[in-house]
Amino acid sequence: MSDEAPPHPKSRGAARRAQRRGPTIEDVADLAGVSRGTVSRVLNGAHHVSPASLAAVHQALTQTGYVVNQSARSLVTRRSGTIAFVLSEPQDRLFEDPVLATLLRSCTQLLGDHGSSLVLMLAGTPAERARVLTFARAGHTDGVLLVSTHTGDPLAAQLAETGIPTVVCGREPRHLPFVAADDRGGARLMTRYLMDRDRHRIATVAGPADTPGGAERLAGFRDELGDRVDERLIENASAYTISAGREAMDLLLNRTPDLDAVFVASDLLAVGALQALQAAGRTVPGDVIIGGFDDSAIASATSPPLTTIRQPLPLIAAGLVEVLLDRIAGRSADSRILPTELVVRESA
Amino acid sequence: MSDEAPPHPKSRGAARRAQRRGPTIEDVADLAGVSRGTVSRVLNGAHHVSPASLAAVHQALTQTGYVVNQSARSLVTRRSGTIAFVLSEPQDRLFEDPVLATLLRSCTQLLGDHGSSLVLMLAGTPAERARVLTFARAGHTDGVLLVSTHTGDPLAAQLAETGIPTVVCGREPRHLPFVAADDRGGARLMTRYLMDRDRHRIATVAGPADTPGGAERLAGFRDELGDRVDERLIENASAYTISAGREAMDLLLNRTPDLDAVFVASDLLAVGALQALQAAGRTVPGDVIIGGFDDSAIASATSPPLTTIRQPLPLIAAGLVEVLLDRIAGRSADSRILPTELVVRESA
DNA sequence: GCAAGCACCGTGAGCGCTCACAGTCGTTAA
DNA sequence: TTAACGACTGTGAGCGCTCACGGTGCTTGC
Repeated sequence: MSDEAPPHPKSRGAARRAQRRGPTIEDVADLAGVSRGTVSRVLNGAHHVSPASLAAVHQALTQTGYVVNQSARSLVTRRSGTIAFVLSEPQDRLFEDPVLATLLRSCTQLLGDHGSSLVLMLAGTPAERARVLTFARAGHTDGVLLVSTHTGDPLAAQLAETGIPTVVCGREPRHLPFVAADDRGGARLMTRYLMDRDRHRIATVAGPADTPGGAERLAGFRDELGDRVDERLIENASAYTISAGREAMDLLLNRTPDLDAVFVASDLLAVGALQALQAAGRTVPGDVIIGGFDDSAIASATSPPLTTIRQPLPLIAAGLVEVLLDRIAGRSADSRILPTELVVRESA
Repeated sequence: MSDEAPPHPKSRGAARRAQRRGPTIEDVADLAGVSRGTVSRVLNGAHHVSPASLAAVHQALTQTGYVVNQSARSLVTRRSGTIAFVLSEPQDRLFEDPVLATLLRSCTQLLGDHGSSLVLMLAGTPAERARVLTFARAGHTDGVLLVSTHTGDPLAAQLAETGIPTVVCGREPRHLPFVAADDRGGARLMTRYLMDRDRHRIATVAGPADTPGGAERLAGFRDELGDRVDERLIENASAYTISAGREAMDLLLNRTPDLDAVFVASDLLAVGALQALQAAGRTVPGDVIIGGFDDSAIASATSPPLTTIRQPLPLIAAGLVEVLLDRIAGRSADSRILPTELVVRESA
């Protein structure tokens, strides 16, 4: 036993094979009695394969439990089968925002159904942004879904420069195709609804001014009110959080105690506004009616439940991946602005 | 011009090169005046490289803007540089649960700092679960982070079987290492606190019974109450949602109107419970004191703000990736149970 | 009867990298 | 002086796949 021979040089391949490695395309080919090429053809849904070979290959495929080595495939096809979902947020917004979570979920699902996988990347810090760019340039990803809520995000321009297919969620008309909800139209819808309830001192808690949601929804509010808009009835929140909503509402209440309606640019913000209102002794929807935006899960959970504008999140997600996949496939695809919808509950 | 020669066979490589492709290791080597091997060595932080070569390679590296082709590297090293974050949830829980979102965020960040990327996978449907398994077996991923809230999740066992390094978030003592908060201890902490406020009819809204959070936190509640526990004061919520919390609280209120305190197994649930309480005309914390669990963002946003148990989410995330990376590196690493902390606000 | 066309199939090359091995050269010990 | 050693470097092979090409055998049209 002690004079055991050292492993024969030829046996190295076998040894490596033994150490936990799946069957290769060649194994499948051998078993099916065809060649590598034929197996590859059926793997890629190709034609020019006889029914007999096809059956044999399928049989061998299941028998061996073969699964393609994506690295090897990517090496030659230069496609990775992954999409980067990039969250361009200085603050940890994912933390609080259910809209983002829903979007992420839908995109993961859609992409999965298409056979690609989603890699999540943060792009808050400069280091992270650099990582995203490197990742993209390295060809690790076939395309990127940039979720950016800040207008003029430099990452969009840089991504555009790399030439890798990218689509932005949120308005980004300058460099890249985008998919967004019709924020402005939605805001008009809500404002009009508030006006139609016979309210005349209609305030708004707008989002941060440097976000499309902030700017566009405020613009819609102004559109609808026309020259009846009173600047003192407008307040920008500092962020899309409950506490920011509360603060903004308090400010409004102090400045213009006679307000009888308020359009709040997001549901999360509206939750805060609602609390501020109730803390100040106002009844909702008696004294003040309030409308939110997003129709996120929390909107139906407040008391009273929030009347709000529904963002077509499933459509946005679908649009995002559709446009991206089209771009990747070399087809042209235009930006999309998706319609919103008024959801009436009890707060207005 | 018409007798233009057809492309010379030798020029094919050059033509392909022209079509948008990054510099290879060979290009770098040429520029640095060294060989492939030497460049590879510096790329992999290897020793046995002379200072001169090292400098030359670094220079060439930046000059060419070289970035490794991960596919080629993976093909030989059999490591992919990606970790799968698997969400084993039948329902779209990501949608509502801020805890999950925070966890995802932290893990992405931590993994990114380590140089790996996170691919997000859903495992709600059978098809999705199959995809996860295939993905893992294909070696597309170096390890998996399984976030599973249901005890006895079959996916855990299947993943364990594949042999790929996996760590579970939440208790999964049977097959795999796990990292979890000390749910039971936290529940005891809160229950004790409620008792110390001189309340004697202490109820609980527990989570769904088949989740660790549901079982463990209820166990902690029982532990602390000892033989004073009244089964009529216990109600399991049907899910971790606001509305489920409201429903459970309504049930409790009908059954035992004399309750004067309630421990609710999650903040989201507590929001619902709070609404139910207030809708029933009870004041908080006057008539009834209420304690939550998680310390998610919403806990400080309710009115009154929730007294709750803080889950050490940053520690959990760190533990998760640490244990996983250890396992991947072949080091053994044990399961961890992390301590929780009482956060007193105004609801109790 | 033969050329042309077609469907199918196998094979070589090569994607960009790492790894093991086999050098080369200068330095030190015998 | 020479052998041995160490630091450093280049090279071949090969990871598992796809793609283009060329070959086979069969059918069809003239």
